[in-house]
Amino acid sequence: MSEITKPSLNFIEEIIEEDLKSGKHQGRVHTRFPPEPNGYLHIGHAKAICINFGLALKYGGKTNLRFDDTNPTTEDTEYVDAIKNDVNWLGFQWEGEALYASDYFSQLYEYAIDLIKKGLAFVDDSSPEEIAEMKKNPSEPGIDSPYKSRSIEENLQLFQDMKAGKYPDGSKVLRVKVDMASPNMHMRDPIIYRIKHETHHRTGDQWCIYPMYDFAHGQSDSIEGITHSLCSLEFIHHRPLYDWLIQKLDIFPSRQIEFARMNVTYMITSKRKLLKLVTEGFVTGWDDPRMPTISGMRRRGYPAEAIRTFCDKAGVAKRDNTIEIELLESCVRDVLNRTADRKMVVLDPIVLTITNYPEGKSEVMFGDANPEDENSGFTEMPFGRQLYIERDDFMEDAPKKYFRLTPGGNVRLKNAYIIQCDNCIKDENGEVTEVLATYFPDSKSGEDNSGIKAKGTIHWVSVEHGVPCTVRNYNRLFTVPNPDDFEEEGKSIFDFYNPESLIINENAIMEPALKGAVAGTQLQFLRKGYYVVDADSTEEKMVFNQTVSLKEGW
RNA sequence: UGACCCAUGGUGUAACGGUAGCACUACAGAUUUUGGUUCUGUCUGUUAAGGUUCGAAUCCUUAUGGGUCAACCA
Repeated sequence: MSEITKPSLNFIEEIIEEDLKSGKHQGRVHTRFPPEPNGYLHIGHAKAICINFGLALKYGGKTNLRFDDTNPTTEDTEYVDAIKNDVNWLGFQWEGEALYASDYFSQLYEYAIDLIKKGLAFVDDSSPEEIAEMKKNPSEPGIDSPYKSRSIEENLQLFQDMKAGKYPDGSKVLRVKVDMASPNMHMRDPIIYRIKHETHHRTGDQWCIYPMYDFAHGQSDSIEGITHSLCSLEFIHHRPLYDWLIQKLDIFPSRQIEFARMNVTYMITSKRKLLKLVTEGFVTGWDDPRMPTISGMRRRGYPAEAIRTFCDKAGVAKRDNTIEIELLESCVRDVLNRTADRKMVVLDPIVLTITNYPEGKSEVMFGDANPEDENSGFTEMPFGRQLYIERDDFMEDAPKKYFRLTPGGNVRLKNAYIIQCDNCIKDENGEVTEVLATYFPDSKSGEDNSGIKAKGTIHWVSVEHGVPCTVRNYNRLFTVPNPDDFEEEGKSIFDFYNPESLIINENAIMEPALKGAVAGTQLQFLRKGYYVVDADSTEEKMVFNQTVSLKEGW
């Protein structure tokens, strides 16, 4: 409306706005997300979900969730619930009940009969090999099947017999008569029905013939009144057939629009390869936090909101693209910075003793729960003479730019006192086992009159009160950004598996307030990164997964 | 070697014949009781060659490069 701030539209939005302007479909926008229930959803699906649901939301339309279940041999109900759950978790709700292409099997059968009656479809007895042979190749026109000239009556009878189960799998197919000379292979009398004596996850043994994708998808779109049917670029060659069938059937004209699917560095989306990562034990399961699956990202602690803004920022276009995972991580940090409470956890502990702090004394220190959120309140944590600090927050011989603990140097203990490092104790191997320091009593956080300024600030956990926990840290799953790029060199993605993709701190120490935190709780471990409470946590020992590290400087 | 799709900094995406912008990344600086956040700045771009035009990233042609299509998969 406002010409002043004209937001730039992607090409799909442009098409929709043109349709809206011309009054097409009475200004209705209806999209659909059509997963095949034969695997878990991944980042690529997330993109498709965000586009389809996002567009409907933007233009006051609706989005259907429709399971594309036309192949009983690969599909299973097992995936249906997981897919629904993932869509909901991402923050979207489909229109009405979930739909299934299999809901339309009877209608589709009628459509096929209609085509036969119009002389546009025929039953072919040729073998798969013979059919492939007759189709020839893209640069050479195909030749007609010898069965193409059967009469309408014969085709009708044969097709009914196919449905009745009179023929074995693979013995006959129903094809449409389009154009065997077309340079588009999908137009060379494509198969629209095949025989499969197989139990379907929803229709059971009711059918032994099943429609092909090309005779199910577009027709389902049409039946549902889908106005804009969005799919990935690889389906572009199917569009002429999509339109041809709708026209010949004279049904609601849904429009297919193709966009480039999104690739992300260090992530793969091949169903086969993902499965292999799981079965070969490279990861612990489909929801391993290193997996690019929606369930994996959820367990990793990525907020749904961050995934949505990521898909939005990645944009929509028709050129091949690979988004850097850093953009995703940036979106994740952006959300978590505002929402995650800060906690102190020492991942690799070493003892710090404050020699001038009274033995047996203990105080409670206060700090902002989240300095970026004024409504977050504050947290409190017990302080004492002995604290755990990170091993790498002490350095005996430190470079100039190192401003943490080093003999003679000062550092602020976050939310507590400034201390001066005096010395350290080493074992027989020269390993530092304890750091000794003195504190400045008048430097307490919030009431600092010391006038001392500390170079850096470090986090800590009281030895007396700290609780052991497990912290799982994650690095990139692969050692190269695009492991798929090396297939021509004979290398597989597994050659680039990063053995350090999971690093576990079994002896981390957390502040006591973390006890009993609920799985899924997102936190910032001060100076370390964002972490989420994992469902593996027990009464005895909490388990945290690293979501993403903090950006690291120096 | 048939047809189709695509080509803007390192990555992604705008500019719809009229100043090549934004985000992420990288780097530098300021602020900071998180080496986080925030703020400021810097680097890097229209695949090429012709043509149309007062003017081209944008329109036309050709070339080059990348991708897709020949499953009874979706």
